[in-house]
Amino acid sequence: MSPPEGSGRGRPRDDSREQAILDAALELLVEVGYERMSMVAVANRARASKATIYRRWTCKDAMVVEALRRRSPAAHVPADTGSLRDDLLAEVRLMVCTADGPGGALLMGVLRAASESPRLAEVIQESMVRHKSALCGCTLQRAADRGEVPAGLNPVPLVEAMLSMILTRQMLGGGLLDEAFVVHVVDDVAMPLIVGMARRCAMESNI
Amino acid sequence: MSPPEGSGRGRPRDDSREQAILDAALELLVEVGYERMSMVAVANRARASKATIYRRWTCKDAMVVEALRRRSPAAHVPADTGSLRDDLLAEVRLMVCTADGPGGALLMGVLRAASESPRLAEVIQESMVRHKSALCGCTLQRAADRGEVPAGLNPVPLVEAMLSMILTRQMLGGGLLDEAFVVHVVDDVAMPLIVGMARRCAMESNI
Amino acid sequence: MSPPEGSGRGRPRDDSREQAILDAALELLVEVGYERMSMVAVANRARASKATIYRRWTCKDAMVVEALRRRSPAAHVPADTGSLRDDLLAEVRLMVCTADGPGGALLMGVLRAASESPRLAEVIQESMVRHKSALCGCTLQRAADRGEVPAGLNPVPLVEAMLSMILTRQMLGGGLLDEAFVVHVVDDVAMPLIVGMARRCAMESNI
Amino acid sequence: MSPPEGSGRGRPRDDSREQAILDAALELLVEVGYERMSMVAVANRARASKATIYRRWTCKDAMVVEALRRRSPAAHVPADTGSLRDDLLAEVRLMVCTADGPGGALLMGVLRAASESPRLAEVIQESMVRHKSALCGCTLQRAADRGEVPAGLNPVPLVEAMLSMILTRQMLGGGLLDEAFVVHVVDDVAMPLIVGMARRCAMESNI
DNA sequence: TTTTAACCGAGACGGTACGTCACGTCTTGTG
DNA sequence: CACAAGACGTGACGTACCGTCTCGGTTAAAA
Repeated sequence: MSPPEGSGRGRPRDDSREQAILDAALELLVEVGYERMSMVAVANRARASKATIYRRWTCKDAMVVEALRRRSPAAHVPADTGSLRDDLLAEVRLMVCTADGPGGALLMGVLRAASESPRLAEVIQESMVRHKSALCGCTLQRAADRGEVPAGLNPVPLVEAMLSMILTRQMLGGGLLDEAFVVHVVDDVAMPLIVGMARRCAMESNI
Repeated sequence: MSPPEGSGRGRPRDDSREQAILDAALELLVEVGYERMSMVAVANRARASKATIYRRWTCKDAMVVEALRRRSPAAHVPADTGSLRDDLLAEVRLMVCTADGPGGALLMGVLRAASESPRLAEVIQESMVRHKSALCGCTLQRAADRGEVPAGLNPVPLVEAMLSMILTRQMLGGGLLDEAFVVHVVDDVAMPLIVGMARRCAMESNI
Repeated sequence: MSPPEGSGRGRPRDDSREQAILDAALELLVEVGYERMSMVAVANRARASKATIYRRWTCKDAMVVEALRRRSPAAHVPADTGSLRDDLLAEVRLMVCTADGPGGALLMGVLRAASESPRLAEVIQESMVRHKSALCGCTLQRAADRGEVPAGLNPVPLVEAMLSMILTRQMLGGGLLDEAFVVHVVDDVAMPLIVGMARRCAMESNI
Repeated sequence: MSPPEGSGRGRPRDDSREQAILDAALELLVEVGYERMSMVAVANRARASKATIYRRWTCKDAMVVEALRRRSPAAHVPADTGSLRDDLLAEVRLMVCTADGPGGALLMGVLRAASESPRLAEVIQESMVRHKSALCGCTLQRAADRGEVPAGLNPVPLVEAMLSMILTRQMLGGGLLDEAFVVHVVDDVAMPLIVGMARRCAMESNI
């Protein structure tokens, strides 16, 4: 769908339309959530037309997928406090901000639709887990350099665990996303998980 | 909404209608998901009328909330294998079945709507976390009786962590809900979490 | 329907309910018209219940029929001015008042339903044409006594013609129900009609 | 409502849809009457959607108004028998057929709603009185050419009187729409009315 | 330069679900 | 039994959104 045709004839697509539409979609996603965001509203805000949208994406889901994928996750640099625990605390605080702040509405609004739309789920999985894994991989690497943990630990399970805790807490609303929760995630889940992985790693390398 | 007025005058509501409607709603929720379940379909399946539904609940969400709240979670007895780890493995396997099996469609279909409907979120929180907490509390109690852990450990964080892992994995689809995952949840998250809580408990009691 | 049973067993019907219901129906008929008058509204205003209404009348139409039939048409005495034309002018002015005033809303609201409900049509026919015929018969009688017209003229065609003009003008809204129209009805329709009937009457008696 | 906006942008409305909808509406109006005609039924029969209907008309009434306005009244040529009375007899017979035949159901069904909907009343007034006036004006013109009546008589009061008689007789059902009634209308109402108008006309011209 | 084909905004279109309301019937408890 | 209250099934109403389609007009590459 995205690239229209092999032949280059005719008027080429205006890429600025694409960006305007996705921007409008993200805004509305944040403001009103996935369900209450209508395609007409997106078109109007982008000063575009529905046809221009549906020429690019087959359906609402696909458009939202693209909107989320495009959103550059503000590639921040992981904190470097000198201790693994403090680095993780910083990282979890950041995740909480992302999930709890204005962008959180977006996140939650989209998570709603994720379970029925595999593509949507996939893109969120990618844009969140993968991105965070890179960051945490960096953090773990530094900790390994300091000798806190063995080198080469897989950051994915760690990220998955932390993210799970935050997202579920947010979606089910069973508690606050406060500092106590951040500490709980790091001290009771993340750190023990790392320790466990480290031990297993050590055992394997001993063999 | 549910109890209309103070006095008991007029024809009383037929509780069987209520049950028929909620049953129909649950069935359709499982079959087609939250969005694709129409109120007319619910009414037809329950041999009821839309008016009868809307007399009880203000909107679709509210009806689904009630449907889920009513659903008795098949109060099963927690496994008793003689070891905490094995008990937890059994428990997690069961959670995975719930989330992955036919009822999982329901669960996921509803989780979609949960983030925008606080009541929905609340009822899920309650019907899942609270229920599982009771079971895990029982499991922990037995483990305490065997001397594996101190008595009086709070099961809620444990349940929340395990549930988070499973739900997120399911919703974001970033992996399979297989036996390896079950072991991962228990060995890398649940057990270390318990150990941590036990240690903290011991420290506090020492003071 | 109206008389419930031959046996006089059980609690007898409360005739005051009947009157209260019909009164409420008439009021609402005037206020909002036939369509927008709901049975619940009638019941509430009469401090009655729908069951009490439907125990007496099979449907909305039947109740309205009864309401209109009961309404005593304020049996007024026809004017006696000493001239047939002036008597008719007075009579038509009265009809116009009835059709144009507050009661006119009732009349029109009900005429709407009359065409599809034979009973409704019949009762209106009766309560209007018959009643007016009695009055006009009286007027014609006095004119005959004065020698203006032959005795024994049938008042029904006269009433039908005058009523037709007024009702149609009112319903179709193609003009005002003003004094000029009253004169038009009497001078251009009613009087010529009487003259014609008188002539035919004379010819027949000559034979 | 009909012309949506000033500029002609966007996909133009498909006039064939308009016609199909109005045709369907007329058919159903005849078949089941105004009340029992549902908008969904109209949409289905017209192979249209409710949105397409409501995009053009704000409500059921407005659509019916348009349907009736559009209905070309089968512009028939007034009879030319050589005598005014016979011409009028033919005309009244035709009116009776219109009101009594299958189209009469439509007429009556709509007249029901006319009294509460000013627009509906207006359009009927227009489509009936005006149309008939044109025909009767033609008839009167020929009669004037033959010297039966003065030239320039206003046909509207004549039509109004004849139409009133027929419609009221039909709606209130107080008698049959038979040949005797036709003769009654012409001989006892229409002809005397013309004579009266002619006399007045003559008096005025004498002055 | 002219042709040509795809682009674009606007919005009509068929379909489908929503939540409201009225009708006429049924089912309570109280006299 | 009558009565008040009101729940019940049925079905129409008017609204909103989705994804498709059809206009008139624009724009760049191909001929």
